[in-house]
This record gives sequence, C-alpha cells and structure tokens, in this order.
Amino acid sequence: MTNTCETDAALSCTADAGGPGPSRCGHATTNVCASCRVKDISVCAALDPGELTALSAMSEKSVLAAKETLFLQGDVADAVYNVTCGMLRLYKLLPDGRRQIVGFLLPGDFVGLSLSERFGFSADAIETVSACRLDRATFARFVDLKPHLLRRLHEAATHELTVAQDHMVLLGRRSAEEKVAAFLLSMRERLRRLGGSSVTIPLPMTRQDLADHLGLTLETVSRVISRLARDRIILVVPDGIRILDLSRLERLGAS
Amino acid sequence: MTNTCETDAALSCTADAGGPGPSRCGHATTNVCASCRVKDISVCAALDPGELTALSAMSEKSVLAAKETLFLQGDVADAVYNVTCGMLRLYKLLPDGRRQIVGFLLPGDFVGLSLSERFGFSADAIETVSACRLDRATFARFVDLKPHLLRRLHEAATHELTVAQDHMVLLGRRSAEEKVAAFLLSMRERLRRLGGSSVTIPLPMTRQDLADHLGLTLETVSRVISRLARDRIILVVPDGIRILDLSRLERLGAS
DNA sequence: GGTCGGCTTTGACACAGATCAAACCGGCGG
DNA sequence: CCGCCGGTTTGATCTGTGTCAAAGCCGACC
Repeated sequence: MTNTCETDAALSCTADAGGPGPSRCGHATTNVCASCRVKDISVCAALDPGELTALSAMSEKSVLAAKETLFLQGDVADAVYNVTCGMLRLYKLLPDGRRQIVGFLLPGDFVGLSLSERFGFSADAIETVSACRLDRATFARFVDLKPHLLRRLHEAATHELTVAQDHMVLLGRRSAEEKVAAFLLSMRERLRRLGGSSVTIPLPMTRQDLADHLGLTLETVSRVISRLARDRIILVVPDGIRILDLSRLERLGAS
Repeated sequence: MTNTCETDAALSCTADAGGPGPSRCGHATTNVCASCRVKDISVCAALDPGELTALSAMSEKSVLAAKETLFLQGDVADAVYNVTCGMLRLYKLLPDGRRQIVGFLLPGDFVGLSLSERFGFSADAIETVSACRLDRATFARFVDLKPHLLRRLHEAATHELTVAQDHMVLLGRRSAEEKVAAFLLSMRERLRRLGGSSVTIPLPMTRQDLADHLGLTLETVSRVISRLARDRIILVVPDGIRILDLSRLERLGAS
C-alpha cells in the first residue's frame, strides 16, 4: 500500500486497515512519540484499504517544532489534521489572557473534523509534532461520497462531546487533588490505548499547561503532585510521572 | 401537513420547513413555554416537507411533570427526544452526590442524537415539559437513508461541542460574577433565537441548579444575583431576571 | 386564615486554593 | 566550567468562595 505521509523510516505509516483503533506501538516506553508507529489516518479504521489509500494520497505531512502553532482560534478552518507523533494543546483565551486548555492531542487524534467555518480554539505543539494535513475541501468532497465515513465522523464528534462533559464535571465539581488524579488516570488510559506503558505517564506539558487544563494555578498543581509523591502514590520522574499505587490514585480520581 | 405530535391546540406544530431554525413564537413574553409554537422536529429544518412528515409520523408525544425524569445516565439510549415545550436539565453525578449540570434543554433542542449505546447523562424536567419521542432504531434507519440528515446531525454535535468548550472556559477560568453574567447572556441569546424577549429571562430552575451548572454554591449564586440587582444591572422578578443594563452585563460576561 | 415545606436571602466564619515571593534545579550556550 | 533561563518547588500570606446557620418569603394545602 502506498503512503505519501511520512517523515522518516521510524515513522513510516504501516496503514493496516484491520484493527479497530490505531496500530499499536511496537516498543513504546516513557515517551509515546519516540518511534511510535501510528497510522496516519487513524480514525478511519473502518475504511477499506482502497479508501484509506485514497485519503492518504491527499494528505500532506508537516512537522512542527515545540511551541509552533498549528492554527489559531478564529482562523479559517481550511484543513483537517491528524497527529502522527507528539503532543499538542488545544486552548481558548479570554480577552485578558486567562487560558483554558480544552484538550491535549495525542498521536492518532484528529482536529478540525467539525466541518465548521472557523476553528473554535487555537492549537500549538508542546513538543516536536508531526501531523498529516488534509485539505478541507478535498476531505469534504471525499466524505460526501462515503456516508459511513460521515457516520464515523459523527461518532468521533460524539465521543469528544462525552469527554468534554466529563471534563465539565471535573472543572466544576472536583477538588484540586481529584482533578490531578483524574487527569493522570485519563491520560494513562489514552496512552494505554496507543500501546504505551500503563505505569509511566509522560508529561511533556508544563505545570502551567496542566493548571490551565484543570482550572488551577501552576503552584497548586505542583503542590498536589508533591503531596501525591510524598504519599507514595506516584513517583515524579524526568518528563513524567510513574504510578506507584494505582488503587489509591483511582480512589482519588473516581468518577 | 399532518402532524401526530401535539398536546393541545396552542401547541400544535405548524411544521413549516422553510426557515433555518425553529419557527418563531407569535407572542412570547416572560415564559418561552406558554403557547410558544415550536416545530416538533426542529433541528431538521433542512428536511423537505415529505421527510419532515415522515419523521413526525414516527414520533410520539410525551408530557413530563416538573421533576419527572426523561432518562438516567447509563440507561440504554433507545430513543431520541425533541423538546417542544418547557425546560430540562442534563446532569452528571459523582459517586458522592455532587452534581454538574452539563446543560439546559429548551424547546427545539434534541437529546440522544449521539447514536451511542447509552446515555452519558441524566435528564429531568425543571417544569412541565412536552417532548416528541422517536424510536431510536426507527430514527437510525431513517437517518441511514438520508446522508444530508446525518450531516446535520454532525453539525448539531459539533455545535454542542463548541458550547461545551465555551463552558469549560467558564468553569475553569472565570469568577463567580463572570459566570453568572455569562450565563444570563447566553440564556438570553438562546431565548432570543426562539423568539423570546431580549430583556426578561425566565429562570424556572432553582439557585441550586444554577450553582450546579456554574460550578458554584447556591449561596454564592444568590449573593452574586443580589449584588447585580443592587448595582442596577439586573432586576429580579418572579421566576426570572430582567436585564436593566445590558452593556455593563456584557462587560462582566465578556468572552 | 394558618402553617408547613421548599426555596431564597443574608450573615458570620472557615478554608481551599490563589497570590506573592524566593530559592532551587537542570540543560544549554559561551 | 560558569552563568543564565525557563521551569519547578516550597513557603507565607491573602481572599473568593464554601460552609454553617438563621431568618424571610411564598405558594400549597388543610
């Protein structure tokens, strides 16, 4: 199967249309990104090989350095992106600069599927990121021909909505400690699905990013993490956190 | 045009498929519900009359008294509902009883469009509500035949997602006063689109409901409302709030 | 008309988390 | 090797909002 979307050998897309999710990383360790193999058109696992090839053929690879922005809130949404490597933050700003990170994007995730005129949030790279860019008009034309693809898009949007609603509960009704615990658990779950480790959670984002995602300040995030570490529930390692006592963490983050 | 979905003459659905949104109330005053005419299959304004008739024909009217529940989180999602009259709250509960109201449903709104196995939240009536119930399997079969309907569903989901993200900013990064102001403005906007008044906002929900929506306590909500009233920005009227100084309210709720 | 119950308002006080400030740490360039 | 810089940790203090408590309001029902 041909695949126009690749940066280097380690990242080349295997494009096996078999599994229900993204293909698993062969040897993921602390960092998802490092040579993690993720199909470039991941969400479209329901596609048959021909369709996948067609979609791949119209995608165009781009690489972003850390802190580079993919798009800004209000930009004309003329493209759809699929992350293949690295992590991005999606955020909204208030006029006075307060920021809410509405989500983090991991390999396999899509942005811009909403098919709306403009992006409702900004996106930028936390670390080096590679992503496939699909021209919006081309993508829309392709989708129009495939009702079941539209159905999958709808499922994806629906899933995002559920995630967003869970996050509302977190933001509106949970304590700082619960927020951090729940976040770690949800990140663990997402990474596991990507085939990553289930005990070590890479956290390429800063404490400020975490704070802006959880509705806290960076100091509070730091203090909570310190406390969890002191209580031997987690262990802080360079660029990440290792879960020592999963059941106690789950008790804190229970939903 | 026939229409099987009605409770009484005042509520009979006019089902004009012309406009982009729900049909406007002829004489809406303080309360949206009172004899407000809303098409029963509102979101489907893009449908042609034949399709609308077909959808109406498979819908079944139900009326809920205040506090009755439409469905609970986790229930098998075997139906899609369209509200024709009254207000509902959609909420999620934490194991210890803390509640987050993820949204309020107004006439014209749909629930259950996610096409997922189970409901992700509970829904119950704040006041007397009437709604059209569409069997899920029937609805799904109908949607399968109409790709452009699926497209509209996707648009609806996308819009809900945007609303959810805006609410995350509110919950995570705004003060109590800003939360209340922003809520009043957003409710005003929704009611205006339904053809309601732009100065008097009916609030059939309790202070506790407001608090659980905004991530506050009922006392704080009450205090903020009292302060806004003391400052002549709003006027508290029975079952609602009248906006006295829109520009000052907008300054507080600015996003 | 009385009173009962649910909801709201208001006050006094407590506390989780914010703010302010300083020290710390580790990687990188010179 | 040193010093800088961005990010993190930790401490001291402040404050917005939560908690607790009591009184007020109003409609429903006896």
